[in-house]
Amino acid sequence: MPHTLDKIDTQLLAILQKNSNRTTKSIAEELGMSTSPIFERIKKLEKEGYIEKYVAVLNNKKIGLKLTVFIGITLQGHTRSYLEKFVKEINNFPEVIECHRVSGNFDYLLKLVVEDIEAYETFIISKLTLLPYLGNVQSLIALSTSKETNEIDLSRVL
Amino acid sequence: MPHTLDKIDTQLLAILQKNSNRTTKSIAEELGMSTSPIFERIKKLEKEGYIEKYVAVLNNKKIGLKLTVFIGITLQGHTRSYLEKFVKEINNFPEVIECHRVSGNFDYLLKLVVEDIEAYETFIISKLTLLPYLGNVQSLIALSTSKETNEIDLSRVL
DNA sequence: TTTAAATAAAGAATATTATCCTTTTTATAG
DNA sequence: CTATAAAAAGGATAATATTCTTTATTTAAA
Repeated sequence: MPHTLDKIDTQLLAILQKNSNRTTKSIAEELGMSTSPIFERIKKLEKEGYIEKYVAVLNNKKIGLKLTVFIGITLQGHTRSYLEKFVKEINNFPEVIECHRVSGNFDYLLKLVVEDIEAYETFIISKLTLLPYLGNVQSLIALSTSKETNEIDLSRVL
Repeated sequence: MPHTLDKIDTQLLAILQKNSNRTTKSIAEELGMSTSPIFERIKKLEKEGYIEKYVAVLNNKKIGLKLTVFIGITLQGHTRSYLEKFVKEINNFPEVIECHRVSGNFDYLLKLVVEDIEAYETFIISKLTLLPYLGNVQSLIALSTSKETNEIDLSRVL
């Protein structure tokens, strides 16, 4: 049964979203509790699926991936089997970190992280445009990014 | 001085990107080393900024945020001071998790995570369209998402 | 080659933490 | 009020992170 989140749970999620390496002790102190209930609540949040995983966030630029690009795509044919194949291919490209089927002026929106403009062009020419039934393709190249986070503001949810 | 990453460093980043809660012991075993060099390498990767932070990834749907939307925006006026104000306002909206200045058919591309269509409309009507000098606004609503990750494929970098 | 210096790994010791268990408190329903 | 269930506290223990010292490996100079 889906257990509802109380204020402490929400605070825990907010804290762990920012920094998942905090010790239960330090969190317990911040919330004015002892470590055991904090520990147990976190385990429950994990088990019930509110927390999916814990990951290290890397600095893409430092790793040599300096360019983010969004690509809107329309397809010419829309058979189900083709769509599935298309998505499968797209998802296998390591440059693609997001692939959304969308409504609006495109069928798909991709988010890519690549080394530079050259790598972007290589992707377009030697990967994307090789896919059949490709219609309109429109790229938006990120010139600068003022916000980019996974962190969800929980104050509006609970 | 910028230290280059060797194969072990790359493997460490790949591992921690997937799961940052692995113990150094378990990683050491996987890589056939003892714990101390693993520990020290991770600390170095943190200190040198390859690893920015460790975070918990939440299940947005479970939290009640079921809709992802991308919004392309063009502005009518482009004075520097206005752009700055615009970006500042946009970034303060909790719905907005990404804001990119882009080249192409739009000036800005936003990524939003909201409860549902209603919350999306509320955002448009009572937040976005209140900003002055707004030109064209085009939304792409995610119908389904086949890939959405932060995980970078490191095999192509080093 | 040989040797010295620097770098990385191994191994062991210690301090912290996570984790578990029991007791106490708090909240709730009858 | 009392009985029951749920949550928190507190303490004990096992596991882990972290530090330090020693050993091995690599690198560069002689």
